[in-house]
Amino acid sequence: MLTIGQLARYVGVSTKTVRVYHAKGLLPEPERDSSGYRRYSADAVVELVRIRMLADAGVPLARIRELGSTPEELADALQQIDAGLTARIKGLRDTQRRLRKLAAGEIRILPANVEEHLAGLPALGFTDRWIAMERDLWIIVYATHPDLADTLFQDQAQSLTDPDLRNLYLAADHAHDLDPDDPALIELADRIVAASIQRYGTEPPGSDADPAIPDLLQNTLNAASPGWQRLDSLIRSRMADAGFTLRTTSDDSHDG
Amino acid sequence: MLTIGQLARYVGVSTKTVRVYHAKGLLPEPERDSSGYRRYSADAVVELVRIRMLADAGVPLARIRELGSTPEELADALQQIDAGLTARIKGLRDTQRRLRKLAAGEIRILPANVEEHLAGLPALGFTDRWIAMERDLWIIVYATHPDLADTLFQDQAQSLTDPDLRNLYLAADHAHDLDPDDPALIELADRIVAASIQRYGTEPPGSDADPAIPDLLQNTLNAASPGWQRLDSLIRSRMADAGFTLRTTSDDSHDG
DNA sequence: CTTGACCTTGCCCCTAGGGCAATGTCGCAC
DNA sequence: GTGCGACATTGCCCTAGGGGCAAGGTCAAG
Repeated sequence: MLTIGQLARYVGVSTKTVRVYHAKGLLPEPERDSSGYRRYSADAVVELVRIRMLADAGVPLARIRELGSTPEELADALQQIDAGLTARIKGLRDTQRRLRKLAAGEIRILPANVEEHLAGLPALGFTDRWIAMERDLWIIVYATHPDLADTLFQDQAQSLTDPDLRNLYLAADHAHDLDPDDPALIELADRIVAASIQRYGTEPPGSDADPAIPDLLQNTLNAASPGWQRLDSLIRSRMADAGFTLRTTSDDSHDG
Repeated sequence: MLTIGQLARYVGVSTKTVRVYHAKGLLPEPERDSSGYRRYSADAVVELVRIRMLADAGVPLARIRELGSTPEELADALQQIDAGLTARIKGLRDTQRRLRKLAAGEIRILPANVEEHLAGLPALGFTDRWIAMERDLWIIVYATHPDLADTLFQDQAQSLTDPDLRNLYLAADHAHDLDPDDPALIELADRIVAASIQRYGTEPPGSDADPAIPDLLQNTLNAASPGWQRLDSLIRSRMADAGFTLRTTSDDSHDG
């Protein structure tokens, strides 16, 4: 008869594995010899090979234990396991495909149409710096307001088809490099506020949802350059004068 | 800015997962707001997506942490991971193939030639009972003496090509159903011992290695029927008389 | 003011075993 | 009979990648 080591070596597992299977009730404890060693018959080999085959297929041991009753439900279970394997193979292939995209730098975090929109911005004259900021902005908008984000994005994308609005955005982009005291910032702020009122009235889309979005924009801009910080400040004061419903958060909880 | 829940939902993981990644140093701890909540920027989303992509590919978290230094060694690592994925897909497909064999009952525990030998026995007139016994026997021989087993098996397979020997084995098979007192058993034992001496002299192959194999045969036979038990007993006493080197184990350590 | 949905940390649980310790046993060599 | 190396026994702690719960703090709404 076989010792635990012989059994384990023949099937290609460790003795520990065999003991674990005993402890979990997968493999019945065999008789012990006079010194307390386990002694296995050939049946144990067959059973252990069966268990290993299923375990290699990723079947949890607890499920393997439940498995062995009637032949038809065993066949059923085997079919399920087979289907699970097929699914896992497909999943791994998908992962591999995505991983290759990651290696190629084509990582996709935003919806495809947003990525396309961002990809089209350089041709319109926007700086990489502005595009990066917009990208971060959309990531956070989609994360915080998945329901509103598409609407907001459609509006934004559509507004760039208007040459006047597009020029305003371009001007805001390049305001990054302006001195905070440059009077051009004042003029730009006036034009932006006027265009906003013309487009939205005093109730911009999403403003009733959460102050996080304008706040976020503010913080992103402020952190980037003194020029943008000044521009943002000017826009806010002018919008408040115009009766815009911008609930400003006054606490320090959104610093960063 | 994002709370941990928003970040987790957007990327499709649990908040616990994000905290684990902080604890393991995979994702830097973000700033806290005034109430101690973590506040994430868009960078964290990008980083978390990257981590999840690698983790989904089965890369251990500890390795993901080491990963991000220079671009060329990152590309190298990605290629290794890709190769690992390919290997795992292949492994799963192999598993699936073996599992289907298991479902079809074509499970392979013994070497292919032994299985073929066993598969040929019914056509020679052996009973299923005998074949099952021989199968168990070979499993244990291959497990306990992988070095000798092939030699022993070749000898056994070759001996069946001799019609006289084959008839002896067939007679032993059918002795299962004989009464222990049947005189045919005595005659059969005599013929078996004579044939053994003619084939091997008094030193059968493997007998110098371990008493386990004849013991095993003995126990298997004895457990099966009174007829076989009597036959075994007769053979042993005659072989001992003939000076056969059968070291009999007298202790009780191989019961079962 | 309460309620429910969040967030915080800390703790134990899981799988499928690996690895170690302390101890007992086997078979071989001296 | 003594020693040695290989093997066996049980029990305990460890791993990765979280899950789930407890006990508490926070936030916005009714």
